[in-house]
Amino acid sequence: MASIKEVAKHAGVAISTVSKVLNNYPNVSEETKEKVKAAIEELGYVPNAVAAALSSKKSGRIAIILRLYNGTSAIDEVNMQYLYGTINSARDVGLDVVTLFYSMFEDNNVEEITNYLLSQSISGIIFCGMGVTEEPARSLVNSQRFKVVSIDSPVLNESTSYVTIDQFKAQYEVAKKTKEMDPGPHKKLLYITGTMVSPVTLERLEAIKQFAKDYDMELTIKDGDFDEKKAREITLAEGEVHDMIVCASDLMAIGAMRALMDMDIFRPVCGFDGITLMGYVGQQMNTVKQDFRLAAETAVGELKRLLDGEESRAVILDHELVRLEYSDIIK
Amino acid sequence: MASIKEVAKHAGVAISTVSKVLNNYPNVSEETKEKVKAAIEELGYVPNAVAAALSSKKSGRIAIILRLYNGTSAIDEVNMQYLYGTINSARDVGLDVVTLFYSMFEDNNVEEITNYLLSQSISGIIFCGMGVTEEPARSLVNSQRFKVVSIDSPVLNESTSYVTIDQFKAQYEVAKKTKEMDPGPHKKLLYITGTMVSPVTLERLEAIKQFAKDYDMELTIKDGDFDEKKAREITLAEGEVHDMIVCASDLMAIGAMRALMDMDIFRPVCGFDGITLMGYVGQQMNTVKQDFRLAAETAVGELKRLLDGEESRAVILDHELVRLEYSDIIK
DNA sequence: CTGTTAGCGCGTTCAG
DNA sequence: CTGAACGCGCTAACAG
Repeated sequence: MASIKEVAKHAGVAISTVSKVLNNYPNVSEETKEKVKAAIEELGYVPNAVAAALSSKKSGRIAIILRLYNGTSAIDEVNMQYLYGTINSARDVGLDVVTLFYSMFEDNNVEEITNYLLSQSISGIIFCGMGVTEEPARSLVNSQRFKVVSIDSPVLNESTSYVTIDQFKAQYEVAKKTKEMDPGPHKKLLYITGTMVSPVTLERLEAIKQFAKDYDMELTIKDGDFDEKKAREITLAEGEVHDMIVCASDLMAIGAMRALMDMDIFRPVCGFDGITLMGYVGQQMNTVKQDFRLAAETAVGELKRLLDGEESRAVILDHELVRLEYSDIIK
Repeated sequence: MASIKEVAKHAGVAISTVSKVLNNYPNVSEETKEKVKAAIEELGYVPNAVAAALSSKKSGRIAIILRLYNGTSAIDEVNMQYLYGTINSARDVGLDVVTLFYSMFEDNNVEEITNYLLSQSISGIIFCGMGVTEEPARSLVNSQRFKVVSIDSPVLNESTSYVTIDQFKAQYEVAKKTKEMDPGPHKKLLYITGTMVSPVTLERLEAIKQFAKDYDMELTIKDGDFDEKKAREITLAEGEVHDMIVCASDLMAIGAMRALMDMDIFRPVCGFDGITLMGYVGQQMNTVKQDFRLAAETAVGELKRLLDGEESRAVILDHELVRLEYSDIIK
């Protein structure tokens, strides 16, 4: 591993000169720049990012914190998109990303987590698709020792931004679309909610209330907790007496749909996220996946902004999500 | 951010003394050790991993390289397990992991990739669930500039180990189990393979040949390419005239099963990986997931060994995989 | 435009 | 058992 010193010697210039051409600084003549580049080439020199970080005191390291749910491969899919979007766009803006799982922190207090992050020279954090309302995370965000961007969880303070889609609008529209696709009278609407502590759940719930009101439907609300089995059970119990079912997540929509199949009755059902159903959706799917990826990319951009000292803010993605009509997909 | 220097001053000792208690070196009196620890506590000091790496010249950074397949959420699930297992056990042995995607490299040649890795002070790589037979990866491994552990792809050289399950045995046994569960005569066996360039595919294929021979069945082999749709099409065309179907992956088994449902006929079908089916498998699932996680954990341990200068080797996991009988799950 | 110098925070001799 | 001193590879003033 050749070092900058050897390059300097080889090119017959000073170390700092090499550093300058490396970092594209001005005030270097074309001539010496060429000499240096030649030397770099010859020695196969590659700058040491670790040393650079130490010296410049700008680590440029950020963490992405994922939450793993057992039992729902759908979440894995979404997480993977978050991860991919984050890592890719982080590289574009010159940030290194450290992947972490929230479960690694659950036994620790804020101080321990903070120390770990600091020891890793991490200066920014992206929280993916989880409420930052629970404890270690909440305090961590509130401490403001790190710049944070949270995806889908509206937290805002001087060093915390969030990016989310317009939950209200999205939930309203997917319900509307579902209703329009089925010409039935639809008087009794069953809504299966997500986890009630989640901010997105509340927004979606408000949307469905508005929807029921606008369309003059009688609304029944059941807590599905983003859980497929719960949704299935709820549908088993309630499906018969309702004529349309809206779920706050695709996973639950799958559960509801399965229940309807068991009961051998048909009701229009819709989910929310637009996850794939075992790869059957083909072209549409990519469009949907892009949404999660887009959210992550946006988050990285936002974090970069924060790290550069700009002000925190809320970023509402008004992206046209592609929704899947499950009745078309599950036979 | 307190530095080691401040701690030293605070404790009234020299920097090196602090360093020694930090790294658990001998030759420090209990008394001063206590003083130092107190100072560390008081200042909330946390060692800077970046600086330590630079100084000791041992980065302890490894990369995990994932491959993202579009259209198969099942792969995401497996990847997530790899990632989780890797990150968690890496932390246990004091290694930092950098998450990378293979697609980031596809446009680069080996040299560029090598440079990137070197600049990141990465000394070890874990390749997850992909053949290392394709080009940038292959040369990278052959160059032996990094210690690598490949999961499920049998590559072995002085600085490369691999960990895999016993593909032959596993494929044989899952087929056997499937046959035993259905008492039919089973004379004509349809086998849908994975991607033919993948080493695991070939081993599984050998197993099924042996199986067909042992049980005196007529074997038809079709290239499914690990693709759900292809498996569906193959089954649509071939399912009728066969009385048992074995697929080299769960994803394809799902495709096959769907085709059978369309055709409204029954055939025993089995997959391989044991992925979950949208969360319906409950308890079994975790057991299965553990396999991928276990593979990753094993890989980290193996990489640690390599980095410590020990010899490379092949690790065959003879783990009892829990297989899912799809006929029981998909209604 | 170029070279000298002083650190970044830490590990590691090697005298005391 | 302790501490001063040097260096890891690089950046960032500051001189020249």
